[in-house]
Amino acid sequence: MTDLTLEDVARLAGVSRSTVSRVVNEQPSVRDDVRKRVLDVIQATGFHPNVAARNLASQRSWTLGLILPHSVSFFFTDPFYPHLTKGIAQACNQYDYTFALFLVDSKEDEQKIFPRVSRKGLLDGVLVQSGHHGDQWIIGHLIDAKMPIVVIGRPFRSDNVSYIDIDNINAAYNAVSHLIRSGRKRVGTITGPINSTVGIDRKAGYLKALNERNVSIDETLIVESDFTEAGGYLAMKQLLSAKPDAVFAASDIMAIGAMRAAREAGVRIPADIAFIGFDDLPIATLSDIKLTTVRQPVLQFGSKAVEVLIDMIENGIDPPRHIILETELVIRESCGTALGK
Amino acid sequence: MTDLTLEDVARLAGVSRSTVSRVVNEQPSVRDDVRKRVLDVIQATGFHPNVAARNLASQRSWTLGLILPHSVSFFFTDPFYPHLTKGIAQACNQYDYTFALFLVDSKEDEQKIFPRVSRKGLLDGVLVQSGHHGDQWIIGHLIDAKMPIVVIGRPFRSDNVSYIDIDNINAAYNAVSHLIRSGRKRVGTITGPINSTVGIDRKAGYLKALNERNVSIDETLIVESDFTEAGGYLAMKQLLSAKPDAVFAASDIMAIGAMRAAREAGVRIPADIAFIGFDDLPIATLSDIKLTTVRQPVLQFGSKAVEVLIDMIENGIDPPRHIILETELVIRESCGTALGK
DNA sequence: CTAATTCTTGGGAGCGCTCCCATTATAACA
DNA sequence: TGTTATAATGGGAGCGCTCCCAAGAATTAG
Repeated sequence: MTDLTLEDVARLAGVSRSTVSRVVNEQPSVRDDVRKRVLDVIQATGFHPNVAARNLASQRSWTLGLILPHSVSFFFTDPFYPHLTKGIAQACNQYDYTFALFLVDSKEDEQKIFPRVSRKGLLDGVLVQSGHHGDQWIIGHLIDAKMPIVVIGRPFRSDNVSYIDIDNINAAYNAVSHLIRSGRKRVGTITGPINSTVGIDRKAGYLKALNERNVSIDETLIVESDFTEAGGYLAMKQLLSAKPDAVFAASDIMAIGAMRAAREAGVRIPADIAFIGFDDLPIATLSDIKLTTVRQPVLQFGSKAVEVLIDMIENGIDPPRHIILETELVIRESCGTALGK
Repeated sequence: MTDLTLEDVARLAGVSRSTVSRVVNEQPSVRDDVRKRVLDVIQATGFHPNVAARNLASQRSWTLGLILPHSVSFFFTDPFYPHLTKGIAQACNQYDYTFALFLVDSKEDEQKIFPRVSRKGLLDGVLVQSGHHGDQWIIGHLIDAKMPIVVIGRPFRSDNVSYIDIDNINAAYNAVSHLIRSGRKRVGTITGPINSTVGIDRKAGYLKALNERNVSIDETLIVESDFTEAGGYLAMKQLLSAKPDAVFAASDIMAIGAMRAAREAGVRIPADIAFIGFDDLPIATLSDIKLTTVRQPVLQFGSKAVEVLIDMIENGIDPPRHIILETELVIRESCGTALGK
């Protein structure tokens, strides 16, 4: 029960250190009876190989890092991040990797994170949740350092880096098209920050849908916000004066805030204004009026990202992998076209 | 820029490996000019000591683990967990420890987690967010293995384990007392699961407040729930038939759900029914009616827990430390006694 | 100016694994 | 039954640090 080494186990089982190592690492070339003898000793003694020693000798840490740059504030207000984190943690457990989480608190800490995560022997690879201009710095450094890296979301410069994302433009396009098809004439949008790829792309999808149906663009129907509930609320207050009859919000949580503002203004949902959100997190179904929204596979994001990253670690980082997951428009009450209602 | 070792840096600086090690580890006994020479080489080469080698030689991993047992479902629906996680991550950054997250998904995984986290050389200490009967197993094993451990929340057997918690009984007592003092006659409660210390203690505080003011206990005014929004909603539907004029919910998110049920039933808040929640997470201020709630210092939970854990790692695990943080009743609109309203 | 003390520095001996190569046991084949 | 191919095993040489002890340099005291 105390601190045994491979060598101790070897002695107890009457074999060599190497053989025990083979058994522990499930290598085939060990005779069955010998394997059993070793396994019995391991079982009886409760031996666990020392991780630090294995890491040093194998030059691998079996640890994956997730970096959440400056977006910490979002970590709270938007349930997207816990979901993402869970997906990653599950996948790491499954593949027997340790999962290390790095939250970058402030702009200043942004500089400290690179030395931290790039220390040799600490991480085999990193996941970066990104999509903001400011994240380029750390991503660039990581790439230069030849660290296997998978970006979750679309990075600003995407040519030489692997990433996993959804087609935000088309997803938004489909949502807004649905609103127009169902007869809405003045469709507004609450966008994410325009320094983020998500903010840009979802807005682009909105514009594309309008253009394609020859609806003229009214700038007063477009309000930029920040992915928070409070932000959605404020954006909606502003939007109300433009008299929209539908609003596409770039996240569920902003849609929730926007609907709160609409309710306060005495507007009927969906009769007077229809709403569509984005994410399909549990919160979408918890308001009085269930939210129509674009479902993105958040858990899959995490697990897929881990799989890609492990592949890069084991098979080399080139060529960069680009993976696009599917989205789906989930129609509920808030857009006024729910079935059977 | 390539993989340098201490020895390489030593050669470049014209000193010995040991001296470089001293400089890197900020030990005092190095002459200033020598230190500067070494620092310059480190600067110029971008040298980082290899973590795996340091871990093996020092028998320390400088890594802290957070175990979230089976409570994964809560991780999502209750924003408490992301907040807690953030507090811990921040503190780990500050003290230059790596933060590893272990989410236990299912009951079956509960058995796998102990071998994982107790591997030698992986973690210097662990934090366990606990308060459920089922968690005793892993906590007991960790203690037996002499792993430094700090429980966040009150464990069921608390004599020989360090923990950090709030005084749930008194916090609930104060909240319910406030409702009674302000004239409410039929105060109900939505409790957490009664297999959790949090569920038990907050209910005990509710009962204590009633007893102390000679209010007789009406079992129909007490409904057990599960810390989810949906759970709070259902509990409130049940509670409504008991005609309460106030409800103390054991979490903000359950209070939100309960208020939703009340609104649907056409009840005025706070005129007909007052509500008090527990946590004071951002969500408390985002509903139409701002929630009166018991504030607990979630971020501090994390940072304090990390500090205690590091103290145990460096100074020994005995004696067990027990830390109780302060709470505060934050009065807003939902209890009908907000000032200046 | 020498002896005693303190400050710096260097190098050996691990830490507990993995990986490679040499050796021996076993199986396959003629 | 001998020969060759193949499977199974053992042990040496690291991986890149830390820690300890001894030796040398610098400082202080007598």
